Amino acid sequence: MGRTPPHPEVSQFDLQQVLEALVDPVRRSIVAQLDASDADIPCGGFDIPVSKSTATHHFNVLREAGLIRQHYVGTSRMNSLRRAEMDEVFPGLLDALTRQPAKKT
Amino acid sequence: MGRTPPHPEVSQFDLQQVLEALVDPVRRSIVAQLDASDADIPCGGFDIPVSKSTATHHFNVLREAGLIRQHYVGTSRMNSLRRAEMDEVFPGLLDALTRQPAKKT
DNA sequence: ACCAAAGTACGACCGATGTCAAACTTCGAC
DNA sequence: GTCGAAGTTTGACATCGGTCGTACTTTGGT
Repeated sequence: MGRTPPHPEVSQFDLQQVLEALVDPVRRSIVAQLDASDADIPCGGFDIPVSKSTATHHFNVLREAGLIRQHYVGTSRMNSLRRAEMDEVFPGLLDALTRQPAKKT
Repeated sequence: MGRTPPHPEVSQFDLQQVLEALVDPVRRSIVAQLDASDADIPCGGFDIPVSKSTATHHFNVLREAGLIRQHYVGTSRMNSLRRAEMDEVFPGLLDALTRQPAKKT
């Protein structure tokens, strides 16, 4: 299982797919945590309220949409945000979403 | 039925709800058509590939998310984009989405 | 008064998606 | 080589959301 999974190229990025990935709160949380971190984060290192198998599913969706890049380090799968590439194709999008709106009363 | 339906206030805008509204291609198309128009557009005046009852549903979702404003003129329901208000709460979001990405081959 | 146009409301249907548990696979450490 | 940690895979399940048709309501025109 040490194979690197397939990542889409920038030229394949699709707005519909990216939005479908980002509409899920758990996945937006993952993106936000990556955006706030300066280092890569293993799948198990996120604060998300779902089981491991569900987490795997979310990471797959994010990777297939081009939002994250994954590579193995030992038995851990490390994740990083493809910020620059996303910004290149959909300028302003991640900015608008990670700029967490303070949920008022 | 000439009553004006309820519209959320700017302070009630919710990112999750806005994203759920914008993730549907038909609704994004409605938003794009409104954004490209300088006048209000009646429900029947949009180029969308769905039945009237489905269209009503989409307009409701958009209105409840705060994306559009609706008011009656005779028997027609006119729609306008709440651009400025959206930009105020989620700066850059509509820009990122209406800047339609040219879908290459 | 009557009729057509513009939407709405109500059900029904169905495909997609998020969720989990359980079994399995890999890799590193000892 | 054995074991545990980290993820994946598979299958099942439930819910949700988009879709439509039909019946209904309201409004404006004749």
